[in-house]
Amino acid sequence: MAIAEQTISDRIHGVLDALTRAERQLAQSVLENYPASGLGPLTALAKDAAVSVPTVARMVQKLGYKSYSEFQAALREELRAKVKTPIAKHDTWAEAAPSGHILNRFTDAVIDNIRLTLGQIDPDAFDHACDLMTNQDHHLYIVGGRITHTLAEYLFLHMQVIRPNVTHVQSTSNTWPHYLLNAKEGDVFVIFDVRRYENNTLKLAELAHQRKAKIVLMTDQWRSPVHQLATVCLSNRIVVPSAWDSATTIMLLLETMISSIQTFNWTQTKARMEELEDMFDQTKLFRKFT
Amino acid sequence: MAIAEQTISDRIHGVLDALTRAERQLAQSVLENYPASGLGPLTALAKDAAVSVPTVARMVQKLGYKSYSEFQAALREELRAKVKTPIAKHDTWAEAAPSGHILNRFTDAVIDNIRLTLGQIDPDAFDHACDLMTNQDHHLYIVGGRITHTLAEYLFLHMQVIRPNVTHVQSTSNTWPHYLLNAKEGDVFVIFDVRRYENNTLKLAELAHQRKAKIVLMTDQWRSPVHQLATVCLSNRIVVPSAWDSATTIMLLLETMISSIQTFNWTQTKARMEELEDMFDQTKLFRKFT
DNA sequence: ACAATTATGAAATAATTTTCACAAGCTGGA
DNA sequence: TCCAGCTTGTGAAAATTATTTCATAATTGT
Repeated sequence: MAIAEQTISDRIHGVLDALTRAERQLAQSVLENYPASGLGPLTALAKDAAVSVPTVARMVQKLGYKSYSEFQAALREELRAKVKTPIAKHDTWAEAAPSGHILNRFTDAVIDNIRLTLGQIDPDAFDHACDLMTNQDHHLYIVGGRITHTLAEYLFLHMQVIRPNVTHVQSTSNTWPHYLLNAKEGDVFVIFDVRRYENNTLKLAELAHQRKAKIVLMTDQWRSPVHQLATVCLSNRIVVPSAWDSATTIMLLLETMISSIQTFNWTQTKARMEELEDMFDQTKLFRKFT
Repeated sequence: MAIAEQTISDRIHGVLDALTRAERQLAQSVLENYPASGLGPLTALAKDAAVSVPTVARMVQKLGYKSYSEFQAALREELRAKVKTPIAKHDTWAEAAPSGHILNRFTDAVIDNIRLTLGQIDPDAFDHACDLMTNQDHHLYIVGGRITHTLAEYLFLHMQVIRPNVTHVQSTSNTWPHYLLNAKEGDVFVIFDVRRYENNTLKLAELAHQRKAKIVLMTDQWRSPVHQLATVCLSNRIVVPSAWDSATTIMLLLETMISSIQTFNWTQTKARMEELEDMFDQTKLFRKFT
């Protein structure tokens, strides 16, 4: 390709910083499903991006086209050229990077993990887990390990908004036995345990189990020993081209759970969220005067 | 999907025999450079195929579309679907669950986020970010917000193994100004800031910038105001069917970075990992006797 | 070969889309 | 707090584009 030869997508990225808010919003929308959206009428594009019609015309001119139709013509030309190229394969994620780049290799692996994890998940088990976590009659404890405590906290932060009676147990800390003192029959423990499985976590699970608490386990494909005590066990693929395992799939499942629970519990969640917003606003106000 | 699902190209081939001379001539022209030609104005298409304008209108109706614009809309829709990579077109991820189940809906959205994020990432920017984070001549500070501090900590836990001189700055804490006292020119700040962007984080970024530190920013598609100060800005798609935004894509990018950095730094990382293992073993040993 | 039927394109009409001028709104600096 | 300058959207005018009408040409069957 010639030096000056650049796709319209490139051109948009190039001017992105020079664009105004509405224009940038529009540019994002164009890139969102590129190039299809740009090939429709200007009016539709404007509506799609929630900006006004002239904004589109102006941005198009900033991109260096005399008119919208000229812009469209360029898009069509680009499409025509792309289709003509025999092997214009679209099998990389970061098209700007070679397929051997870690961006593409890693993403490939993660997508594979997601596909395999979701492919073998039992929706009933998933729903059951969400159910247990929604039920506010019992306390909810969230437990993570050395690495997974970050996931545990992520879940905790959201569950805390959705409902009361949630505790994040730091399994590495020496204080966790105290939490168990309060654990009652029917209480729910969400436990994260991936390889290398942690002894602390297992012990905690055993104690929780003794106290007739229910356990939701997030683990890997080889399943932590905790799974024998668990009411629900969700296993994830975690292998990637790295020295460590991937938490991305677990994060996906986690967020899906949060979304599901939040939907069931929407009235309450909404109220609690608004209350939280208020409190943040008040904090900000307070800051102003300090 | 439905049985009737067929490309417009297929549809044209299907009716090809039922078409008249001029219409067939037109059809060939449409297929000649499909789909670009069909996305232009009717007049141009007619001229291109050397047929009259009404011929186009009539053929389009024979294909089953009420109007030319409807035909174009269908073409665009087809293009849109085609652009998604084959893997992203997956209809149901959790095959055991109906396609409307949150497991499938949410995963669809996340895969889309990944596709769009990776599709527009600049590999050079990514590599540059990894570079900055690898360089041990300067201190590495990692900063998160109210929710993103969990991601920050995830990164921190890994970077800590890879190299020395890493600090996790809790931007919510009152102690962060102290860290800045030590920040020197050339030090690197990895900052997480997604909507709603946090004032604290911006202030910290400004101070860091004043001290001539370099900033690697992980943000969303709308980009935190910090991006004006950032040396490298990586933006992620985060919208999902939930009351909250998704961190899964950010997590993916994060893990990819970790993998990349770890590879460059392998000898050191390996040594440090082994040392760490030893220390864990000793801790375990120690526990045995207590 | 002729009438009946169907296909085609020029031109007029109708619809849509694009562009333009202007005013309201917002932002950042004094 | 106000003003200057830039951004954004509204509505009208202009341009383009699509549809319909109708006359003519081509085709087919008898």
